[in-house]
Amino acid sequence: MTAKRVAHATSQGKGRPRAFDRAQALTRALTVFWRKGYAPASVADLCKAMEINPPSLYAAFGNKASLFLEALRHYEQTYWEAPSRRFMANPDVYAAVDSFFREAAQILLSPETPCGCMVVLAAINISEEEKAIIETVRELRLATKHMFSDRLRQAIQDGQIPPDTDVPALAGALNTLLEGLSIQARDGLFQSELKAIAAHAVRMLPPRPTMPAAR
Amino acid sequence: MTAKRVAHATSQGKGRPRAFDRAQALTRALTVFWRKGYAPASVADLCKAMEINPPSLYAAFGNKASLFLEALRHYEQTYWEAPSRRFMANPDVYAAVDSFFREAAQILLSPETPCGCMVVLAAINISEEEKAIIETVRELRLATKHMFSDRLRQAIQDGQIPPDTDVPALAGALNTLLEGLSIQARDGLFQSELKAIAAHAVRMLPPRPTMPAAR
DNA sequence: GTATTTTTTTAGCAGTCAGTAAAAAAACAA
DNA sequence: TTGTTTTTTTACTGACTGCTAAAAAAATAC
Repeated sequence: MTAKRVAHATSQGKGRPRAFDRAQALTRALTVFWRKGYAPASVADLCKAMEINPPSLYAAFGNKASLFLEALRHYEQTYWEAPSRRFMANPDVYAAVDSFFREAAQILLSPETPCGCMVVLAAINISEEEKAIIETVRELRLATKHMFSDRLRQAIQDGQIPPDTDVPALAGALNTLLEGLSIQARDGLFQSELKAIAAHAVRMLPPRPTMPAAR
Repeated sequence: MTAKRVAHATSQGKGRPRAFDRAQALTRALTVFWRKGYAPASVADLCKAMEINPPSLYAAFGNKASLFLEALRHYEQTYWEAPSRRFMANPDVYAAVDSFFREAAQILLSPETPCGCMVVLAAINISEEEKAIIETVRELRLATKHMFSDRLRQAIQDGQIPPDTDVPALAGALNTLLEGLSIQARDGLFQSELKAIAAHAVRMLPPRPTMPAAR
């Protein structure tokens, strides 16, 4: 019944067992990439935070770029999946936008990593050779815009906003404001300031039809 | 009447004359920094574009950081001074915002450098040691927000928007949208798409009071 | 002309980068 | 025990980074 090392899920077969928790190491790498961005996060920085040596990093994650991409996937799932689902599920488009931007402001200034969105910021000013990373973050940003578009089309179907609404432009504007929030977060705005800005997202929607005054 | 080299303004005194046009070299450095960002623009890249060798660069501009700061000042003056003045001078705040964002979209996708705003993007993900650069771009971004605030307060005085308008938040929102546009520009949006988004800036202002129907 | 000053080119510095070769160590299989 | 497999640690690689020493070149001053 020798316990040995139970560190993680599958106690593998032969060979020396991995001495570190891969998931924990990935989370720590995520934090470094999130705070510093892709390029300034050196392999030495990452190794220090992950408490492993370079060969272990390369054996477990391939290279710096693929470690980043895996951290990025983890980031998306951990922080944005639930808010996105709530956004799409909220039956009132005004409330949906308002809640989503409120939640976003909270994520962008989350106490442990108050440094904006990793998708928006981490791969800016990266070497042009890192095409995989550039394209991946670009597509994730595009996906958010498409999410806005989908929800706005639903709102048209629900009769909440006019059918002649310019959906691509409005979705683009919401996406632009959301991405701009990351720069505000990095510039050191307070949570309260960020939320006051985020509250303006809903104002870009067509005005809610006012009840014709009953008389 | 030997002409020799008239390259630039002041034909200096003693010593071997500079063989390159300092202003032109600065402009070329600006282009490199604008397109690639501060960190990925290597001194070798800059020298190649400026058509000089490193010692000439260091003699004329100090070092990479001060070259960037000088290029940044030149960028501000060249591209943003006039639009900002027009923005402040436009007597109608709605027209002012609309025009400014339209002009901004044009600058961010200007044919020679269609890569967003240098103030917003060039110094993101920079080494934390470059405090002078980080602080300078931060303050330039802040200055734009203050410009929005000033113009909005004027609009209140002019009775164009309600006196209870949350000026800091609205100025922050405009600033956030403006900065977000840079990321859109870098993501490859067309001029038309960028302008359609920019047109939503004015929608964040309090709604223009509708003429009470004369009856 | 010669001396002085400044910029030029050439070559290379020390430091950091991402990534790896080699060997020791720790598990299992027989 | 002995062999096999995989991960560990240690030390290091070549390439690139910002930057500069040294000497040649081109101007003026006398």
